[in-house]
Amino acid sequence: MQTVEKALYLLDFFDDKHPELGLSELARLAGMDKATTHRMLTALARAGMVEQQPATRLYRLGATILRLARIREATFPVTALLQPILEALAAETGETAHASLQAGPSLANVGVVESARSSRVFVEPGLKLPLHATASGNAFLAFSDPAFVAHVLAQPLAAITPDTITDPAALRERLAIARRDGFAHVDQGFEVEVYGIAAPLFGPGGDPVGAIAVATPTHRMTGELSGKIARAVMAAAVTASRAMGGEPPQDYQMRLERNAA
Amino acid sequence: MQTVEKALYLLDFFDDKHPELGLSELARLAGMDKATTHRMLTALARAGMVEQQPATRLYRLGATILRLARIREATFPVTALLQPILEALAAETGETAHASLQAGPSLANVGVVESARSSRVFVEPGLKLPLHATASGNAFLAFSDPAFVAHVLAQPLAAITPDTITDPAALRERLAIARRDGFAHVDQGFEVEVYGIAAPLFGPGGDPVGAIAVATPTHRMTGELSGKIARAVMAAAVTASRAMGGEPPQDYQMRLERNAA
DNA sequence: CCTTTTCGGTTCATTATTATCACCAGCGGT
DNA sequence: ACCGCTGGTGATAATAATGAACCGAAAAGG
Repeated sequence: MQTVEKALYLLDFFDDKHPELGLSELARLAGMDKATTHRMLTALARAGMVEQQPATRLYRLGATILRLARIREATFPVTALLQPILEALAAETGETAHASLQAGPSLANVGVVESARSSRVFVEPGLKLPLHATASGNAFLAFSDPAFVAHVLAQPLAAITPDTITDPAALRERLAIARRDGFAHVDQGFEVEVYGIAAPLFGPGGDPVGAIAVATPTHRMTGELSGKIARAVMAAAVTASRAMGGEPPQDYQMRLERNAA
Repeated sequence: MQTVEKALYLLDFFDDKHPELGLSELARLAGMDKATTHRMLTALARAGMVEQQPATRLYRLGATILRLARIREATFPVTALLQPILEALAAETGETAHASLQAGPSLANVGVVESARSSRVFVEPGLKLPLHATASGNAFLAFSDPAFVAHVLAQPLAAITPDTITDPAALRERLAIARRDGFAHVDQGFEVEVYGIAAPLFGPGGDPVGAIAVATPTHRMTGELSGKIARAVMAAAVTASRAMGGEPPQDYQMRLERNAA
């Protein structure tokens, strides 16, 4: 079903900064033929996944997405559950907190609470977080099935910033440390001047389903602050996992206590 | 791109009452082969549009939908704009108010505020409203492009309840009346014991983009109440259209005043 | 003012993809 | 041990998607 995946791939180019895209532009971005792109867009439009502005002929995300999101949220209200936890985490740490859930081969941001400080990290709503370059992704990978990790590491790791770790062996070391500590930290691996600290969210089977993270301007980060945030993030992750009906593995709670000491 | 449409069609079977579906069940509902369904589901899962519960192997709507909805809402915040208008409308009429937007060949519910009464109409979040059977759909059609209306009426009109109007000619008459009055009313055309009154939402070009409606238990409906609700719904529709950056056609405002008299 | 480029969109022969059937393994009930 | 269900898979037949060229319209450039 490569056709379906290609069509859905088009949706990935709509973001906060590019809410509306033209046919040629979208074809160029996706590296597909214009005719193919047009056919896929009409198919998406028939399903309401995108809609075309009659005046400008530009495409944007459609109302079906809102409809499906309402159903998902009505039946599995994760974002509503995460919001107060993120608010508490942002208040406690004084920094921007955000949560993300696994969506195929990456994490999808599903909640942000910005810090009250004037100098703070902004996180675009609906941002896609690569597993290898972000603290959230690393926290997720650190507790993921080894086969899945191997699959992720087998693919080329894009250098998003100069500091992104692109060497699989080096990343494995970081993941081992994250697994030992119960949290991951990544300095400017995804955005320059942003330091992320994240812990995994666990599902009912003890498998990671997402991550919860705090993003701090790199210049403000110190060893002391790092420890404080790590403890807060891990506690929030445990709270959030349980709120969503999940359960952290038995040994995860121990890690938290060890870290607190 | 029939493959894409078929794959997206699978998403339509997830609703409030069926948040998780199995492979065989989904194949049966969609009338597709199990192997085909499975491949489509894996394609959808790779894009994060659905996700599979590891324990039960059931599928449900995925986190990508939440991600895309956040982007759409961050860039075109319709549901946030509609919510207070629906609240005011529900308060004013004492009945359940809801709004929907066009999503392909039907309307997608994107907001509900329930009445405070103990006897009230429930509207499932994310409900798909057929154009021919609902007040919202009729209001939308009444102000739609004639070619689009012809296209909708050319297809078979499903009898959802015994009272659903399935005759194209009869529906055209209803639409003409709705166009004259500025609002549509449908008694038990979609759900038994539910009486709907709706007015269209207009986009920047004066074209309808959705509808706003009030749903009342049929037994409570009287001529007097009907008139009161119709006026409130039309006023709310004009307010909402403008809030979304749209503009009702010049003559629509006149209809509202005529109706008030 | 004329030319060139770009836009959205369409066409049709070529080519690659997808649908289908039969089948497998596992589970719960009888 | 069996039946009927489940999720899932593989090879062949049938169908669908692809892409270069093309169109008219609208900007951009001289």
